[in-house]
Amino acid sequence: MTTPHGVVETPAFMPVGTLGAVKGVTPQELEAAGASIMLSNLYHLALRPGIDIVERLGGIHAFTGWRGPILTDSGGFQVWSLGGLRTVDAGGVTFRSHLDGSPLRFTPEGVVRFQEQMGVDIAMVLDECPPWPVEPAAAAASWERTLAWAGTARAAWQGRGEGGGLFGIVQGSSYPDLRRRAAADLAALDFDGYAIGGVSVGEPEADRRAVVEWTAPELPAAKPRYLMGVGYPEDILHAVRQGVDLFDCVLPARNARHGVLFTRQGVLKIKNARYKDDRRPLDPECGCPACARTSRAFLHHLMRAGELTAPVLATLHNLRFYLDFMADLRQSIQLGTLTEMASLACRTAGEDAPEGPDVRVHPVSSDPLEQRSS
RNA sequence: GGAGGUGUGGCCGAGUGGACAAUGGCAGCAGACUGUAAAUCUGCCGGGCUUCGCCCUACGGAGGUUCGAAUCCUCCCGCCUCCA
Repeated sequence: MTTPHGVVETPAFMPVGTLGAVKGVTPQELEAAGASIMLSNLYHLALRPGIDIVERLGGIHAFTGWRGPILTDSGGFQVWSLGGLRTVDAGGVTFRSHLDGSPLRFTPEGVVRFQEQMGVDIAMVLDECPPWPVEPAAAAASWERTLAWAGTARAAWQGRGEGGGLFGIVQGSSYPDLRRRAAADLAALDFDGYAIGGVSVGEPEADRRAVVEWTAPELPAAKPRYLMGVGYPEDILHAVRQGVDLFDCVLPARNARHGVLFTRQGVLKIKNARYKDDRRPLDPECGCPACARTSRAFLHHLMRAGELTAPVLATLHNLRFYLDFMADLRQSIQLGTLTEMASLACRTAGEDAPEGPDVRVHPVSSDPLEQRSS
């Protein structure tokens, strides 16, 4: 996928930097972890610091220091997540700021303009992300409105023709006919990419997978297909098999902050007492900075102590895990072995007594030059 | 020596006659988290059992008053403050 700030190999995972940064991680670290594109959020940036500030400071790339492509979510997810703080009408959404209660009006054309002002690589249309479950009639009515907004947004978008562009968002809840119709409706508007929205709002896993199976094949194969807010590695693998190219999810970052690590041995809750004297790296097969020197016991200690370094290390690890996983998926596609790729175990790791290699901190030479050359 | 205060579950700390196995917080043990109002939230946290309930043992110790005591009285022990 080509964007003004670079090419993105797909399928790709976009780490979530809601406020312009992935929590606890510098742009350099994000780059080093292998991220090729970052997601940010219009609603949150509009509230603070304000779009005008971002624009005046040279746009979102200069402001945040992230040099790669940036996709911004429109605020459509906040229609769901801030359900008690907004009203939706035919013309758009009025939020009451979750920070100070002040009103904030989002219209489909305004949202396009905001994202253009910030200079994002990929802008998302304003959509209405309905709750789950929702009645069929309400889901259909909601889709009609989102479709109308999509048309308005499409007309307002002044593409620069350098890649990236404006993505439409399919809704339709858990209703196959509505989902398929929505995909066709949206495809007719000729967006630069298409997203599947309305998932990861509390629906059962089976529903989520069904939605992907109904929707992804209906979206133009030549354009990027993006499954919003998903998910666990298993969900991503499933969706990639359905032809989805882009993902974003707060899970690796949030779970890291909460002490839950993704590893090739399964999910590891590092705060659990069983890890207090576990000398092994977080994931012996991982090449992230945390795994290079941090034992499970040490991260366990840092987490419990509330040390700031703990969520940072955990986030670096989880992001690396996700990004490595995407690299594996891309390789499998090239090799034609995607269908053989097993889903990752989600069981808890570490039931057994510590075994396998301990973390090795290599002795550091006293000669700085030698250190550098090594 | 005199006067006053205080002692509560691992820790801190509420509770001054029944609604008390005892509010909170911390620590501890688990769980959740999916386009981030999340470094957050939830459950458990004296013991036992047939665990939406019952039975033991418990608010420094012993005794007493009372239908009923962490709460009132007496004595004892520990700690704190002030005065000699």
